[in-house]
Amino acid sequence: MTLPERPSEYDPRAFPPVAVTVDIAVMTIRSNDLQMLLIERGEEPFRGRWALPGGFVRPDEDPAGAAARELAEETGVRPESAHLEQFGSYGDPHRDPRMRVITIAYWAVCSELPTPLPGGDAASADLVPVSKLESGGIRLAFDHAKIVRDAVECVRAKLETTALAARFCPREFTITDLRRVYETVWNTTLDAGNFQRKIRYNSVFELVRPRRSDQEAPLRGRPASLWTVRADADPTLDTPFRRRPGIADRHSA
Amino acid sequence: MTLPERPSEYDPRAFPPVAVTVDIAVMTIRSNDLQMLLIERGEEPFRGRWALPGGFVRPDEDPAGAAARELAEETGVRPESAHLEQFGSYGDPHRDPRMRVITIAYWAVCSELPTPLPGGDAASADLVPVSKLESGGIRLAFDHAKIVRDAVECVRAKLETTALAARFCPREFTITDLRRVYETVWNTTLDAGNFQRKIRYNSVFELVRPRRSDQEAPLRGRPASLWTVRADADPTLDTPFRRRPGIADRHSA
DNA sequence: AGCTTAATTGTCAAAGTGTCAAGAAATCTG
DNA sequence: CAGATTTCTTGACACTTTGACAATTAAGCT
Repeated sequence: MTLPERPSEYDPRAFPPVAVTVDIAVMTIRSNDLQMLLIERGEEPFRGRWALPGGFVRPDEDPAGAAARELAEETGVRPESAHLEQFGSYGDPHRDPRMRVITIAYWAVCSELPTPLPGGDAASADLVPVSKLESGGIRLAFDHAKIVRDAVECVRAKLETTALAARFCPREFTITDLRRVYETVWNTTLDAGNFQRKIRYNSVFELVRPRRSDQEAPLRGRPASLWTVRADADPTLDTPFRRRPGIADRHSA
Repeated sequence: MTLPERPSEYDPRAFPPVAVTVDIAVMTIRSNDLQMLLIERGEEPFRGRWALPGGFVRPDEDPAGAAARELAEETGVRPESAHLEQFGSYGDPHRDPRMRVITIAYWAVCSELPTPLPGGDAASADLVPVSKLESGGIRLAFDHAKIVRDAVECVRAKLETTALAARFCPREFTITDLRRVYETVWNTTLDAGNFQRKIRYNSVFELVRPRRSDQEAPLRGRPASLWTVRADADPTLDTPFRRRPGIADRHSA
């Protein structure tokens, strides 16, 4: 049940105030690197530290709605162009020194991040490589280091079983684009031929044009075909990809 | 960030009161069926309906701590004998007609459920087959139908990649015990020989005694060996089990 | 035209899985 | 007690999936 039945129980209105917020770990791939959007705090506590974008869940608002709103407000990402998903709540009584704050955490993936707007209530906003966050090179505010770790793991895991990787790419993409997403997010290397085979036989993906004609970059080599995801949401792959430990590591080489 | 920096933002203390609760979907296998512990509400709203056990997160308490406490208080399950895991938050503004309540949802799996104690603030507590919940045969309070659906899916999914199934069994179990867990939770049938092979070659499991000597039930047939899980937590299986759609269905036959 | 590059296709062995049958070790029945 | 029955366990074999890697294709470049 949700509220106490008997008068002997706690009266919720007598509780010390609790604030409920959402925090969003927005990820994209930039310069061949998995990056996360962070905001530099302009006020105490943790002034000058980096933190996840987020904000209050308003009284008439659903947490998912709050996350979509904050995503738009603080990052300029249109909610329909990103994949947004809740992955957990963080409620340590002292995670915010000012008062009790329960935060509901979301991760988001998008392909085009409008260069961060330093507006809002943040001193500045920027994309930070996840590798730098994982190596502990950047100290985050509150318990955001843990939230970030959990968010990254969620995304990595979801690549195994769904077509989420396509959310890092434009609507139409080449199989190599998709492979680079896996290689970047998992920090590994995958055999191009095997990857090709797996995508081609996966009913989730669909060939759009047998040969790319739009020349966005100075192309070399045989031009690639363009593919797209059949359905809209991130559908389950016919056969999952498996992360295997210690295949290759581009950063440790 | 978590609290507003600028005075123009909301003042959290001015917010309408919000209550934060935990709800727990405790599952076990009983009479060859996946069952969930529910409580019959004794008060309005939703008097007489079934609901998940749960309660308030206290001011000095971590949500995970609150879940463990409620699990012990309301179900008599010692937290260390169960697997307890958060899987989401539910915060629709009107999910509770009395006031704004955000609930953090946990699922739990245990092997021995001390026959439900109708104490606490519930009219009565009982184990209900999940199949009955899924067929819509029982109307639940609040948005608990959705929470239950999500919890069951979490457990089903986690069986694929981890040794969670062992949490439905006593510390030492036979491979057939384990197979029955999969068959019950997934509502399917699995080939006994195949299953045997997979467990035997999985480094997560360990043979305890080549032949069972404790006779708890009137045994027939060749006695089975006893196995256990090597580590404590629910470790990742070497090779995952895969749920395949429509292999067999014991309930539709 | 020949070299370089990158996408795509093909080959082959190893690993994993599904089906099904046979063997082993108990209890049960007459 | 012998044989039937039951259940756990092992084995055989075909088929599928995967990993490694070679070969082919289709461009651009000089």
